[in-house]
Amino acid sequence: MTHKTGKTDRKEADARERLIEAGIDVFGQHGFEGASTRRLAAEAGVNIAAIPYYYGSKEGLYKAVVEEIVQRVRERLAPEIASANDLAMREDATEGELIAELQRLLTAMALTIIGSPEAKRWARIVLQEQIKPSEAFEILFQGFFKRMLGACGTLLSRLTRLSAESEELIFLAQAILGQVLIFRIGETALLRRLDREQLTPGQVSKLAGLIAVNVEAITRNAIGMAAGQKGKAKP
Amino acid sequence: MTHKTGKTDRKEADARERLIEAGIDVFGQHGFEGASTRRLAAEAGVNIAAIPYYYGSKEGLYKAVVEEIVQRVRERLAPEIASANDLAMREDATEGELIAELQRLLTAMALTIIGSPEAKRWARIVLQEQIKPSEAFEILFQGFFKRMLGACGTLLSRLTRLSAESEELIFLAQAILGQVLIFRIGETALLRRLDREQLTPGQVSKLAGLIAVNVEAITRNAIGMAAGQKGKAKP
DNA sequence: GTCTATAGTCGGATAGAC
DNA sequence: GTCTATCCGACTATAGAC
Repeated sequence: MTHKTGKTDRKEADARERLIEAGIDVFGQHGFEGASTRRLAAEAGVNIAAIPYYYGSKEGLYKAVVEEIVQRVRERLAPEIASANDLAMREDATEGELIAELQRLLTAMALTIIGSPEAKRWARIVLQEQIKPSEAFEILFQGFFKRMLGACGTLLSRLTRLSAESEELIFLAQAILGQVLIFRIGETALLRRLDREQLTPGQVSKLAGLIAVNVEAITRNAIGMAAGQKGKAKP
Repeated sequence: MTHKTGKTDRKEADARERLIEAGIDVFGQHGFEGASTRRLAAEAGVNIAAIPYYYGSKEGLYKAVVEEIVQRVRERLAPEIASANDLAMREDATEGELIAELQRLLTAMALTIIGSPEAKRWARIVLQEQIKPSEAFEILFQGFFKRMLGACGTLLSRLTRLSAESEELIFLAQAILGQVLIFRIGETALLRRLDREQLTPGQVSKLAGLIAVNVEAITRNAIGMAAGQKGKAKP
């Protein structure tokens, strides 16, 4: 193993950290195959040989980048997810409270995922894993999608009285989570439609508001359908 | 083992056509940079030199592939889009008719985009252009997103009496179109959640039904909000 | 029109200097 | 720990045979 002094520790951490930051951008913009170690090293301001040295290989760096993204998203959304799961467990939670919690959860996601410039960088890699899952997909699923779908799912399960494992509920949770994600994924098309370069903070909060409203509409409709067993939307 | 693809005999097919088919898959799975001319040629069953010969360069082939995808999607959805635009122009169209038309449009998209295995191949390239738009993005926007957002937009504009160019309406159209797209984009995560390899036809039609129901819920809610100027979902 | 051969460049990874 | 130098395979594109 390497012999570390305080100074070299700091330097090593610096080089590793810079490679991760560069990896988020370079892997995100060019894909795993399209990202060259030369470009990764140049962007990070380190030597090419630092990649195999610190991460074993280009693939090792990629996996470390994906793990870092998962950790950062989890940090941001952990409180909201915990709060949602807590409320869903409380027996005395009312419908209004559960819906409000669902809205808070999705609004938090919206502001984090749509509003943050960092999230834009992360999203490129997350999306690439949807297009063509690699070994790193499981890291994203366990650390990210499973938790977010789970939190939406438990709230929706309480509201609709459908099993959290039922196909209907899984589909519904995906539809609702999708309301948030689509604005991150489709930002390029949305901006092109708006003829703008980037979303203003005002537009982001408008979108978060629209998401909250739509989530409530979808959820109330689903509650009505589950209760009434009717195949139509509430009139 | 015979290499019969089920479509056409490879030997009868034109080299250009085979390169396009291979391009849809290879560019889709590896990205523009990750797709090598060697692999493209091997997949197409043609010589490497055929790429610069027929399409000038790897980039020329890529643009031709994107144009082909746009054309195929347009072929499939043109009748529904035309029908939606026609109804939106009719002065005597009722709210019920307009909503039903919106549902038909989105159900058609859902079945085309989610259900078709071909659409899965196309979607990879469309998504890559969202992640990192190239010169080909404009082809997709003009041929695909603009038309789909436009058709949803004209119907929604009639229903909510919001201007088709207003920010509110553009956001709403994106949210509604997103209900369809998210199930194509998030298929990998959805399948992982369901612990399945692929969606059954039954699941696809269930999803199409859910989308129709959600679209009606969102739309009726938006109509209510636009009419009442209230900031809350319909109780 | 389709092939082989090859030019010229760039890719990831390593060895060994310091 | 970080660097330079280098290996060698893979890359795109072209030239020219047939």
